[in-house]
Amino acid sequence: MLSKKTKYGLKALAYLASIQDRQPVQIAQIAKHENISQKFLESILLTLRKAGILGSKKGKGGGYYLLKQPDEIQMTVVMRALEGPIAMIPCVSLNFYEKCADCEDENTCVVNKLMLDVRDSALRVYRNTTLEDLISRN
Amino acid sequence: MLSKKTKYGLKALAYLASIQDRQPVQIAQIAKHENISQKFLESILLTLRKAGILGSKKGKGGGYYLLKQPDEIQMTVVMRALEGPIAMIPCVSLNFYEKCADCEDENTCVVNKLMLDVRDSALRVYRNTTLEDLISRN
DNA sequence: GTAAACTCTAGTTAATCGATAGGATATATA
DNA sequence: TATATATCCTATCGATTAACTAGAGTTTAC
Repeated sequence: MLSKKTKYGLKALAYLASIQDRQPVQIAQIAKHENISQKFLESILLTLRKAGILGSKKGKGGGYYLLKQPDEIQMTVVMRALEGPIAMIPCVSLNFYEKCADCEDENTCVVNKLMLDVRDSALRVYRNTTLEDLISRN
Repeated sequence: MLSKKTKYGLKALAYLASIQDRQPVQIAQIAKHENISQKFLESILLTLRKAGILGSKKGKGGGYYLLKQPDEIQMTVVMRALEGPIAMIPCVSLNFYEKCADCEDENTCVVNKLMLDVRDSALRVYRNTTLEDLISRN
């Protein structure tokens, strides 16, 4: 299941991308427009900032803004920041690899095989999709 | 994340498929061979039986066995039985569709768009993979 | 210096996962 | 028909995680 964190994060990013100028947008405004709990969104935007996707400005007139153009923001980066590993199991994860405790040989593991294919297929989608794609295509 | 239920279920199915004759195999034997808690495996095999993937026989000489040939068992069926929906979000699920409570229009929802692509890519993999594929290719 | 905004830590509640327990039921076979 | 064997089924439990929520701290524009 996709977490609400990721869902809300994607919506927030899309909203920021849809705004013409790159002026900071306040959390409250995003939360209101996307119908998201403000406090929850706060922590999500913080995650995106720490991942280098968003910039922020404190104080009056402050808020969050995209650090790159929407067409330069890949879904791989966004999904890893919000949802974590793209792979469904750590033993086939590129960025979060971990050996299975109960698996002797990955090369003969049927779960490994299948999940590797699934990961590759998801990765292909995320690599070929930018934030710009999300807001432009109808 | 892939649940252990699915992981163990896949391993158990692969083990059953690797056995030449279609004689019933006892839970205890599968559990031992695949290093899985027997009681937990019990509930998993029950799920697979209720999904029409496995047959069972009670009493002495009983156990579980595949109802079809391994090359006739699609991963779509197995994954839906064990893991549930293939889609990461109900609004793009074929078999478990649900409207998002917080989403006015699916056609303009950026999350919907992205998750639809991801679902399609996963579905392509599962549809093209049978139990036979899992145990045969190295 | 004050109000406006983000920053950060910590807590709460509910649901789910992984596993376990134990009795009920069905069946092969002696 | 008695008995051992094996699945069937329901209930429970501890640990973890998701989805918020609270509140004090920090920075900045004016």
